[in-house]
Amino acid sequence: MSRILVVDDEFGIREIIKKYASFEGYEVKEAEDGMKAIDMALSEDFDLIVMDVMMPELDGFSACKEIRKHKKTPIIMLSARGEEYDRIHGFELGVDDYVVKPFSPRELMMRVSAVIKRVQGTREESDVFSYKGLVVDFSARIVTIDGERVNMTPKEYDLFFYMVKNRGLALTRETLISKVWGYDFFGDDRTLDTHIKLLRKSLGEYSYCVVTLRGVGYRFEAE
Amino acid sequence: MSRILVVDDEFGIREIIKKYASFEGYEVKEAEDGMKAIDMALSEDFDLIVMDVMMPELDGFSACKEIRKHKKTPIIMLSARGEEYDRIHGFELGVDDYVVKPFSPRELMMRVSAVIKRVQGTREESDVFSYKGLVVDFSARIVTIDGERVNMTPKEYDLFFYMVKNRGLALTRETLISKVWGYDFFGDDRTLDTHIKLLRKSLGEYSYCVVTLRGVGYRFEAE
DNA sequence: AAAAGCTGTCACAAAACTATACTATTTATA
DNA sequence: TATAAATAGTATAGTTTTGTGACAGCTTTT
Repeated sequence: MSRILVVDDEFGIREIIKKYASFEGYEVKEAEDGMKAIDMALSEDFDLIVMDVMMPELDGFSACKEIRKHKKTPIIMLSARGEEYDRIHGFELGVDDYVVKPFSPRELMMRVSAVIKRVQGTREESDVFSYKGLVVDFSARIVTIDGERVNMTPKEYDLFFYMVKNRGLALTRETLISKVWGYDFFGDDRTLDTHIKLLRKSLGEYSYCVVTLRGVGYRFEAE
Repeated sequence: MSRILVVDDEFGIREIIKKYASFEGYEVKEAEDGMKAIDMALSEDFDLIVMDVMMPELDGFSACKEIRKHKKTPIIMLSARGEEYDRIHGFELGVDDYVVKPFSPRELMMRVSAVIKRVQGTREESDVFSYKGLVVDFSARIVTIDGERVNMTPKEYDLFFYMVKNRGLALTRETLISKVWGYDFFGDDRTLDTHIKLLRKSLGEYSYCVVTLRGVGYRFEAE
């Protein structure tokens, strides 16, 4: 279940938010000022922070700015009507939503669940494949073997990524050519072989994962 | 493999999404405006729709709303930066994810695969036949006996796969020759015998599954 | 502009595969 | 059981397919 950090200097406000939030099933922790909020936000992992703008010691904006330097935990700001409206509305701080005080707890809860749902839905899943010491990071376009970066040429990446993404499948020469080079490629028949050769060289000890399917094509096999 | 409908009025955007998506193995269809999108989304079954918000004729939201009346095909919306309102509005419509323009194709692909994976629950249909310890994986082009990989030559694979796919049926010599070797093969009559022999050898303890139909041909029999 | 790097093509070498010829065995039938 | 027909087994030469190094035309970097 999601964890929420509630930051407000007024005990009563924290209590009411806590009451509603835990009723919704969230795990709630509290902080009474900006400094404590920063400490907790950075030392623990919250799914959402609900923070008041007006607080003694360190205000909500400054705390938000500081937290954002290190983490991108979603933040909902609470503020009095008209107060710093532009700053919040400009979203220059990267605030995910804001609620005007006095607020209805019910409305706040709706915003909370909306933000959490949105963030979790769009959370970037790491797009990585690994097998033994071989790690393929598709999104970063990085291949490492036993922690060592493997340098590949663009074509090698394209060919390799396609094969890894379709690992375990028999890929015909035609498929590989048309997917990696494009269906309008009518070059030499041996081009694929040459690149397979280069790829195997780059893969070093893992070259055996690129299996030749005589008369058909190739298959990437890991485990 | 999954089918995707890409909806955007800009040809260039459609092309780049199409390129990346087909590289990932998706089958991609295109629509250039909201009306066409609705037509296609309702008449065909897509696994995912990627749709721009801003389009002439009929915008993405309206199209989304209309499609959702009839189908729950997952939808990823594309829209220009800063349209926070659109973002929330989009989620209220039951949009599955949201990507800000200009987007990196790589990021979009990650979202696409995340949504599809989430919706389908990573169900992977494998094209496999098995009988006792004999496993034939057609898509990987792998045959195993009691967990051990069996190495076959191309002709053996072709012949064996054809027989397994038509298991239980009497296959005449003529049928086998023409299906496996091609209609234009007029070689020696004994060629088939020889390959049957090699195949039986490869099948080891399961060689009895290849039954001789004297005067007719052969039949693959498994249980 | 020079240097370095990437791609596609080619020729040749190496490996793997296949068709065929030939012999042996099995099966059907008289 | 003898005989012919059909299928099984074996060896191998010739063919097909793949691996590899060299290289030239391009592109990107420096």
